[in-house]
Amino acid sequence: MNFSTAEENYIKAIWRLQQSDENVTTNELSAELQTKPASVTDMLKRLSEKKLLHYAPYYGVKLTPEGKKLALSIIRKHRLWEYFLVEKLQFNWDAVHDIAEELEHVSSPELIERLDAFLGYPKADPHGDPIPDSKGRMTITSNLSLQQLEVGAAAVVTGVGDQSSSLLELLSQKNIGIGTKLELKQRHAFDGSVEIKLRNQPIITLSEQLAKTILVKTV
Amino acid sequence: MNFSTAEENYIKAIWRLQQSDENVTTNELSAELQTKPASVTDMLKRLSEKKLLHYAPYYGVKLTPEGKKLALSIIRKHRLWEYFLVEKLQFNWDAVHDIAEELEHVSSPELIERLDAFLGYPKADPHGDPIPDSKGRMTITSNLSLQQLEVGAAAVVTGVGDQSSSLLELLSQKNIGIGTKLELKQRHAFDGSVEIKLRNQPIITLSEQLAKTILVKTV
DNA sequence: ATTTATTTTTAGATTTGTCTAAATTTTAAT
DNA sequence: ATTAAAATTTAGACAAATCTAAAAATAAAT
Repeated sequence: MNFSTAEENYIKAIWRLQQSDENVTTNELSAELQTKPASVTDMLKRLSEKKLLHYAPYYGVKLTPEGKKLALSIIRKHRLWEYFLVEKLQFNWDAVHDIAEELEHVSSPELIERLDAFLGYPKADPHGDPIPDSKGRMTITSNLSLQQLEVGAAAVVTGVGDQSSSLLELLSQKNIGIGTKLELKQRHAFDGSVEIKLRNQPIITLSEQLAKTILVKTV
Repeated sequence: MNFSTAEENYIKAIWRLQQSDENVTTNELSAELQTKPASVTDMLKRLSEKKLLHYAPYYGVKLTPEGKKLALSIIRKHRLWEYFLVEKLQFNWDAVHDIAEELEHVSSPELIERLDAFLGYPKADPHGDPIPDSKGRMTITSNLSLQQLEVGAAAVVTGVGDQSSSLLELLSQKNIGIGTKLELKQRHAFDGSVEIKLRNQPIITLSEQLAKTILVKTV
């Protein structure tokens, strides 16, 4: 079965909303997709006809197994393309989303399998989000602070605990930003400070206080 | 300005037909695009409104400079993606056309510039067709058909006259592809068939019809 | 130079995906 | 338990891209 770009975008949005909220409503989708609620209702009826979701008028929708499978295949494509754009074409991590939004709708399954192999079967995209395998299996990684990360683990920076300018200044001076890949080399018992290694850079030290505010995902 | 996939496909088809035939007609386009003539007329009027071509009812169309520029940018994308698919993802050269037809409509100019650099600024796609540069410039390599080649000459296959799957299948069975070196041993006056020698292979015979569609460059 | 055939265009319909405005249903509040 | 507010659906319209059937223009044939 082949689906349109619009249909795929609805399925993807429903999947995303479903993560935090079992039943996805028309208004939530309307906000997520920047589309009027009336248009959402129309599309939900069509997707329900196509067996991609269960639609109960006035109550909301839930993806069927087929819907979930489709969602994961689109997410797989999106994240593999993001990885390609950053790792091979040297794009900045925050510039790739819109391009991947287009590439994810290219339909050839063989293309994606070969791309995956070419990239060396990466497990996470440049934002640290896990890439589903060809069967739709995906390891759910949750955010943890650098302080909680275990020694030896590799991770990607996904955010920071506060937005103070003094923190942001410090991070930028140390070349740490969203999408930065790092490896935790050592943790000192005495003061909780950590030694981390960034790509192409010498090992640097971060205080426990700083390690607490940096959020990461293992990769 | 941004154009739909359908619009881009019309522009590409007109460009292709314009190469051999100054004025492109509704019926030619109808055949090329597998679309009914009435639909073609509608689209031509729209593309004319958008200044991509000059449309004279009942007489046919011609691309404007903007139309040509758009055509060349799509062809550039198509051929770069084909090169990527063959050189990086190890696709067979005859399997990449349909995938490139989808990829060529992804809109980011930055993506294409980076892809070009990543690939090392290739000058020709896997079919031997030249890749326009970012300004739309393209070196026209003068090809001749195997039929025109003189007996005794050595040559390299640079492309084929059409992209039909029956032709591509036949060529792959005979181990003939882009870059294949051959020597023309003999031409039979009776039916125009030719005997050619490929490296490490016995002499094989090709029909005149096949010899006509195989494009080569002497070496 | 008419007539016939071919090509092209017009007219009207269809599907997809969207919209606005109005009606309906559910939820919240008194 | 009614009423007011919010969410959702229905109804009708529109643009893009296609189609079929009929009309008009051009080209070919006698």
